Amino acid sequence: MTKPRINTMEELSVAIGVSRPTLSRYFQDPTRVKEKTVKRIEAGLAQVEYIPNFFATRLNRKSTGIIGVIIPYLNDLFFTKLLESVEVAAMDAGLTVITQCSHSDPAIEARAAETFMSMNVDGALVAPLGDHSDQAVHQRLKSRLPFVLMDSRPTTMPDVDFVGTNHAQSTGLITEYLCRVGEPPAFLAMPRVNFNALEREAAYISQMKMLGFEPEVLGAEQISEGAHFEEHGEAIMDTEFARGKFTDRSILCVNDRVAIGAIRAAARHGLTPGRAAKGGLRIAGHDDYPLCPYLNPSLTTVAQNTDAIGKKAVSRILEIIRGDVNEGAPQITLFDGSLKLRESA
Amino acid sequence: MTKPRINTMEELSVAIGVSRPTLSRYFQDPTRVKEKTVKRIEAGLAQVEYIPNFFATRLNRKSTGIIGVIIPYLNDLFFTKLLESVEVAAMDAGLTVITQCSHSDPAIEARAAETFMSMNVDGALVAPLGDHSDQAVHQRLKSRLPFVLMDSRPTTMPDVDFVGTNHAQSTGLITEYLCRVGEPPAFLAMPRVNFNALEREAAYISQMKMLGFEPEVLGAEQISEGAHFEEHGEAIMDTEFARGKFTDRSILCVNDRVAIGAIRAAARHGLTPGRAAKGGLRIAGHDDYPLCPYLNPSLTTVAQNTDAIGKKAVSRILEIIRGDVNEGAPQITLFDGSLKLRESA
DNA sequence: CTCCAATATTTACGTATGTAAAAAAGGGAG
DNA sequence: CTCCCTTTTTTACATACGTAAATATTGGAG
Repeated sequence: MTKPRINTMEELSVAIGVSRPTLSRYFQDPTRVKEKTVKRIEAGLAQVEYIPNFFATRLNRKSTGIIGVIIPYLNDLFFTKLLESVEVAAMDAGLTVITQCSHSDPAIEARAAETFMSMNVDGALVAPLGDHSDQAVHQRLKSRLPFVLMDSRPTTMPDVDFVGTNHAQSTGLITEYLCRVGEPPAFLAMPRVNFNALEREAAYISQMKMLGFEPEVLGAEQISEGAHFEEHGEAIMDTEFARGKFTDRSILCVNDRVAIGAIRAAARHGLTPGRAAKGGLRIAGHDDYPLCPYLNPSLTTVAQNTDAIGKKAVSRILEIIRGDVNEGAPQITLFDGSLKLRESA
Repeated sequence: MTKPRINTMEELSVAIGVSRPTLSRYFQDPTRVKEKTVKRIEAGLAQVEYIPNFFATRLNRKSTGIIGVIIPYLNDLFFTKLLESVEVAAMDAGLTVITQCSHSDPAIEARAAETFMSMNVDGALVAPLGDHSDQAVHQRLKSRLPFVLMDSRPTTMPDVDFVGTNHAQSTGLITEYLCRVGEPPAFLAMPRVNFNALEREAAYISQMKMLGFEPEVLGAEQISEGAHFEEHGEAIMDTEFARGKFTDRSILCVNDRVAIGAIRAAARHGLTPGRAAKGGLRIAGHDDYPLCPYLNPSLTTVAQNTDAIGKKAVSRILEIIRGDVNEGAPQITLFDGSLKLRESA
């Protein structure tokens, strides 16, 4: 039952009577070995248990075939969706993906970057920590290896390739929709600054002005330190609703998780946001968080094209690896958001 | 500004005038080098950019200091919570964590296991794919390295250490609660069998019988192939509610994501589940999915102690690595669930 | 049977570091 | 100043495989 275990390619070569260099070629690309020999090797492999050593194979190759991915949090379905798209695209390209999570900590992010550099990774794909990533670390990554930023674009890294969403378009789109169909919306922000959040806020303000309305931002003050998105949205709107404010208004939330909190606050005050509902309260979000269709009411939002972002990030990394780089201007790819009309607005 | 880059420890040793073996000892454990020498090395390192090669360092060590973790999906906050707990615990223990996701595919899970074996990982922590993991792969993992299963325990792997939730207790607890406070519940299942789901269903049935009630299971038939949890819960309950059935009943869902779908179906039929609500409909879940408090109504459920599970899984792996193993019986650790009373039941 | 081309083997060296043993250097006590 | 112990250096080999060049083998065509 249990096959004899073979630890090195050397042992394997004597066991099945094929030279080690030939085996080496076989494991890297079987087509580089004559078919008859391939058969013999495979027959031999079926008789024993042998796995080439990961470290030894990577140590002396020009290319490790690994790409490193960093995401900022795990407890957010937006990033897991993005990560899924990246992992699938990378797998299709025959790459090994090593994923690290920053856990909201710049020091952990920096360590992950070090790890990637120490592995001579073929490229790094990073969704940064927004405001407080360590810029020096990113600069070193860029100077050492193909490097593409995803999702959030720090203003301090203007010279790095980026793939993300066109927030001016996406936020403009939903702002315009809300204005067209009902009361001009207020914007529910998050205080801990993040570049996407800032871009969305700016896009909201500019769109409102263009349409001739007065922008109004709330939630910029921190209620409880380290609050999660939902908690923040609920706390801010609970306070407002308790004062009798905003109960008949439109509220555009900086993202869906904040909107989930806002909807919850509404429910606690007996309010049901919706374009068809009485009272005039409407709540909308941004991102198309996977649970949006299942909320009560279901959440109207703008979808980010995470799948396109993940695929493009991988294909761009591959381009850079192959040397197809335009020295000079970085490549910035922004995907449009698409409106998801549901019940809440 | 930009420091000279040094690629090998050899170069570094000539650059700062310390022998390579001393540097090697320093990088593995600075306390094994005299303090004065440490200072000299650190002063030297500050002048240059050098990162020890990850592969070379791991190639010839007895211990790689790496543990491999496999989770079945990314798009589920339960697993990301568990993963977070594992990663933090492992980091605290000074281990490097390599995480791979099976993406619901046994072949990908198998490849991840191969990768771990090829890396001579110190140990593997696996949350299996439930029903359709490749047993042979798990057996090889167990025979090769310290191996602990998390979350779901395949009946085919009775001899492997396991850390998870005591579903008899947790499901019994909420079943008893529902029976005590209102109508005895029906059980909303998922058709694609998973060991946890089966255990919960069995626990529900046994608790109902013990309390003298007739168990009733629904949702065991597949409505749409490959449906997600929420979709399934919504589809099943939508059908039932449309027939006028279960509208005044208690429903215990196999997990929170199914419950989210069930609540959504209720809302679409103008029903509001809740212990305080009229009509008698109540919906409860299992797991304490992070969004439970923010649903409308907020979801009554049983929390799994994911933090304890993650920590224990890591500490158990460390025990095995250190050789503190009881040959013979596997160590099975089950944590109790705790009731989370909210609005929905 | 011979020759040629394709393929495989042999040989030798490279990758960046771990590790062990022997030799040398350093520092403090007497 | 010498002896002894600690620390470092020197030396040498190990890890498991990639890679390149020279040599040997194989198989088919003529």
